Amino acid sequence: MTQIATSENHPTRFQREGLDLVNNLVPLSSSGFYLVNADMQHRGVVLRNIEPAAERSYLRNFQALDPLNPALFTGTDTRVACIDEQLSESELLASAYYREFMQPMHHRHVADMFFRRGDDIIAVLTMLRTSALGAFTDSELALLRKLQPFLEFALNTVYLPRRYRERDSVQQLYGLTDRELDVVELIVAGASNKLIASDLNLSLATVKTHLQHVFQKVGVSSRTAVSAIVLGALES
Amino acid sequence: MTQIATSENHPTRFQREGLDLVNNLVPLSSSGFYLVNADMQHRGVVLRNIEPAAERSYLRNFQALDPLNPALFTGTDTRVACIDEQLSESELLASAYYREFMQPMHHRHVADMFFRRGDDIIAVLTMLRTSALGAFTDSELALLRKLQPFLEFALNTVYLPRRYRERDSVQQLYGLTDRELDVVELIVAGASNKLIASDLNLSLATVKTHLQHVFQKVGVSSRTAVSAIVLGALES
DNA sequence: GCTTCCATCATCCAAAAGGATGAGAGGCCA
DNA sequence: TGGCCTCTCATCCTTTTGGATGATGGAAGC
Repeated sequence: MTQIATSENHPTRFQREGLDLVNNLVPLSSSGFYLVNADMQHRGVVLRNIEPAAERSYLRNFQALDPLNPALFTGTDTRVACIDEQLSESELLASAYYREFMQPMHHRHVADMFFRRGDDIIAVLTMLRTSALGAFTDSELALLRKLQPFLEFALNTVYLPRRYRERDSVQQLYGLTDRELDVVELIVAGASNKLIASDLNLSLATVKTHLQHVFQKVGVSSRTAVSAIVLGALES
Repeated sequence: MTQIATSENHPTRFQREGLDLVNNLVPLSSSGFYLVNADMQHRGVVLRNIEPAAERSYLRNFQALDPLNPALFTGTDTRVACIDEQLSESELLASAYYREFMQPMHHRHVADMFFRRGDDIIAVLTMLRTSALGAFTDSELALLRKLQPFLEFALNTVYLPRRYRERDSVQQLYGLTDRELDVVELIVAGASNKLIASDLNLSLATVKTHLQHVFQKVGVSSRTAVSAIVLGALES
C-alpha cells in the first residue's frame, strides 16, 4: 500500500507477513491475526477481508460462544483447530454462533492456528472460508500444522520480545495510555496520521487528539521529536 | 538496543528452525542453511546430515562450479532455484561438479532457497536429495516458493539489522552524499527543517532540496519514515 | 449521584512539510 | 572543454501537521 507498509519497524508487519503466508498456501475468503493478552483481549489485530465492525461485533457478542475460543484450548497442545472437527455439521448449523455471527458474514469453515508462550496462548491466526471454498482438507490442515512451529518460534523470539519490551518501558516512562501508546508505536514506525487512523480504525481527528496528549506528556511538539526521544530512551 | 534472544543466546537457532520447517514439509536427505556476506563467504553454517568436511571441500574446490552458486542469481528475483531446472539431466551428469562433488556425496537433486536484502543475497537454504528420493516436484517447488517470503522477512529482522550500524554504512546503504547525511542525522534527532537550516547554516530551501533527494534515495516520502528506516537499520 | 479518566470525533486556523521545477557556482574527470 | 555531480537557493502550490477548543459516551471510583 504505502511506503510505510514495507518498513521493518511497522508493529504489525509480522502479522501481515504471516497472513500473506497462509493466504498463499491455502485459499481463504477472510483471515485475521491477533495477539491476545492474559484476559484474552485482542491486541494488534490485523484483518484480511473482514470489516472492523465485524471484529467489534465478535468481541462484544460472540466471542464467548466461539467454539474455537482460545480459552478452550489453553492447557492443550492443539496447534490448529478446525471448527468442523469440533462440531458436527448439524450441531454447527443449529448453533446461535453460526446463525447469528458466521452465516451473516458468509463464513462457513473456520480454522484457527494457536501460538503459545509456555502454556498461554498469545496469538491466534484465524482462517475463514465461505461454503464455496469448501472445508479445510486433511492435507491442508496437516500443512498448517507443520507450519505452526516455525511461526510460533518466530513470533516468540523475533517479534514479541521487542514489541512488548518497547511498549512497556515507553508507556511507563511517559505515563501514556494504551491508545496513546498504539499511536506512538506507529509514529515511531514512520506512519502518517492518515495511516495511523486506518490502521487503528480511528478518525483522523482522534489520532490528532491522542497525538496532542502524547506531545504534552513527552514534552515535545512534533512527531519526529517523539520518535527521536522514544528511540533514544530505549537505547539506554 | 533490544537484543534479540535468538541471535544472542543461540546464534544458529533461526537457521535450525528453518531447516526443521523445510524438512517437515518436503523429504530431504541432507540440508544446510548458511549466511553469506558480500564476498559470498559462508558464515554461520548449519548443516543437516552433511559432513563438515564436505562443506569445506565445497568451499575450496567446487563453489565456483556450482550451477546454483548464489552469485549467479544476484540481480534476479529467483526465490528457489532447482538444479534440474538449470541443467538437463545429461548436462548435469556429465559435469565435473556432479561427478566429483555431488555423486560422491550421493546428492542427485538440489534446490536452493535464496534470501535477499535489497538485491544482495544474504543467505541460502540448500536442500539435497539422493536419487532414491526423486526430483523436486513442481508442487514442492511451488510450496517452497510460497514459504520463502516469510522466511526472508523473519531472517531480515533477526540477522541483518546488526550489519548496518555506523553512519558510514547508512550512507553507503542508500548512496547518500555527505550533506544529505548531515541532514538525515538531524532528522533522526527529531529536528525541524528550520532548525536543520540554522544548524547547518543553510536556507530552508536547501534543506528541503536535500531532503527530497534523501526521500528518493531511501524510497519514502516523509521525514518520520526516514527516521524509522534508518533507526531500524541501525538497531541491533 | 458525582467526578475523573479514557477514548472518540468535530471544526477552524496557522504552521510546517512535501512536490515540482529551475537555476547558478564549483569541483572533478575524461 | 564538456559532462556530471554536489551544494546551494528560489518560487509556487498542495498536503499534512499541529494547536485550540468543545463535545459525547463509557468505565472506574468515591
